[in-house]
Amino acid sequence: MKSRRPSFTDSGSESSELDSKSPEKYETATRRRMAANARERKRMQGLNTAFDRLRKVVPQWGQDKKLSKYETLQMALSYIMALNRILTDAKRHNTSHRQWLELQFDCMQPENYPCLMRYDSASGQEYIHSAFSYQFDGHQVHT
DNA sequence: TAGGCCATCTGGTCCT
DNA sequence: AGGACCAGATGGCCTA
Repeated sequence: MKSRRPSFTDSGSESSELDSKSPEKYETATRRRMAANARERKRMQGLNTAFDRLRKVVPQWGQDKKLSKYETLQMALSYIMALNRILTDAKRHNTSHRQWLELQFDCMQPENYPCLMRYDSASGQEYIHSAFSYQFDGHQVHT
């Protein structure tokens, strides 16, 4: 448990309001709220597990720091589009194996991942996220 | 120290 | 009625 807001089960306005009702009702409401909190925690944990699984299959470009949830979604979107492009291009041109591989590398260039283009508020210009400071020759594409 | 990211709590809404 | 889902609020942790 990382942090915890003061809940109405501890003390607070809601608590005092419920105190004016019967103790049974207060107890029932408290129990229901705590159960709902537990369910919500579990739901969010499931969501985070899904994000972790998504991070594992999405390119990391040698980045040591894990992608945020927002970045993960953006990267997944771009990755899917890039893969889709590979498939459609390969079909269209009926390429050889070597050509197909070259096409893949071409599609995997960072500039094909606009999700990681950041806006620099200081300079007012776009710049490439540090995630792309990788050596492509070294094939440091972590998936 | 400010800003980003995150976990948690909470109340509202919708669905079964 | 109770569970699932969602969004807003809040506070902790971390980094530049």
